Amino acid sequence: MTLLRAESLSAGHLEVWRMLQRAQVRITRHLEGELLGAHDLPPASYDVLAHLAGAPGRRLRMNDLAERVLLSRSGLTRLVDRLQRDGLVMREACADDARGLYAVLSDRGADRLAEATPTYLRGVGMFLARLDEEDLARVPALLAKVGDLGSAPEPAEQVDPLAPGRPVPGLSAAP
Amino acid sequence: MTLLRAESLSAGHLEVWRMLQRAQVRITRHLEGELLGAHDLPPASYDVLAHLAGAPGRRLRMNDLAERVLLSRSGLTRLVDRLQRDGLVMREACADDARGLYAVLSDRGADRLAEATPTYLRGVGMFLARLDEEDLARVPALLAKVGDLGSAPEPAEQVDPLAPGRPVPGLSAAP
DNA sequence: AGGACGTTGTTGCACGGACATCTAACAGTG
DNA sequence: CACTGTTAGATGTCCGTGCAACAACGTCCT
Repeated sequence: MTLLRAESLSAGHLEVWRMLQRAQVRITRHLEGELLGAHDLPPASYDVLAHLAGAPGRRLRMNDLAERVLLSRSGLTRLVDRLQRDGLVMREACADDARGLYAVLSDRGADRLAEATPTYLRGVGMFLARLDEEDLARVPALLAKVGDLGSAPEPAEQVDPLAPGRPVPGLSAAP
Repeated sequence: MTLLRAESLSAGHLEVWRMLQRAQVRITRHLEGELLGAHDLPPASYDVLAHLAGAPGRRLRMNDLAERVLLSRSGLTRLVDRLQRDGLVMREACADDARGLYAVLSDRGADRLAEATPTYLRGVGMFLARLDEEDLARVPALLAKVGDLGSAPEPAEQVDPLAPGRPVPGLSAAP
């Protein structure tokens, strides 16, 4: 019995997954340090401000915003609470839907965003600058394959879970 | 004045960063649901068990382990507390270093890992199966560029932070 | 020996996020 | 119109994580 049974899930896939985690965590950590240190602004807050700034009328429905910044609705509620407390955003009622709320970027919020953006870009660039033009052409297509659909193409054939004494799938062994 | 001043940090880089975040979050969320639902095992715990299983003697120093599973030492301390409470790992003193501790995979831990591994692989595969052989050959090199070194190749030239009324760098605009 | 300094692992603390639950407001039905 | 179901946000509560501080040990130097 082979360790890997089909092409559907090779060691390569797991390798990619591990690297993806590492990359994301490292960039996030670095970015958090920089943003927090230089502007007292957590990355999640930056994301909110940035998305608002990019939205028409500098406003977004809470629900929309939550989806875009990859946060639960409750999580966004608290986050916007903080941002509102600091005067970076405000909440405004929605005309056509009485239960709807807009999170609106304030002028102070826009200023803070403008201040922090160079730091943000520098932080991201520190890692991603190594990608050349050619890479930039390829990667989005790849990541789109990975991140866009959670639906199963096929049930993905199994792998022999643990051969005794053998390294576990999903890991580079330490021999 | 152009929006992007140098090639060092283009909109493409930010696009990649966004997609990287999305991919990682989506996979993680899905995986967490599956692992938790089917085996009552958080992803972080799975990671620890898997790394231990792949290590010689099924054991790893706490510090080593923390680095590998991308956790702070304190975070790992608590996590191993839980795993030990559930009998999945045990702590053993280190012979040659009196302050060292090994986290050791127990038999129960190995069993749980074996049970959960198919779920884990299926969960990852559900997203990554879309990558073909050719992709698998390319991606690791790309992610290595991104995730391996946090040191700056160069200070990464700046970007014009915010043109008024324009979408913020780092975002796909909503026109 | 004996200190200065770094390392290893644990703890107090606070923060941030998710889940479940709640209320208010829509939308559709009889 | 009441009746049912769904959606938008806000809260109570719990849990996991990181940071700073700490104790114990190791290392190196003089």
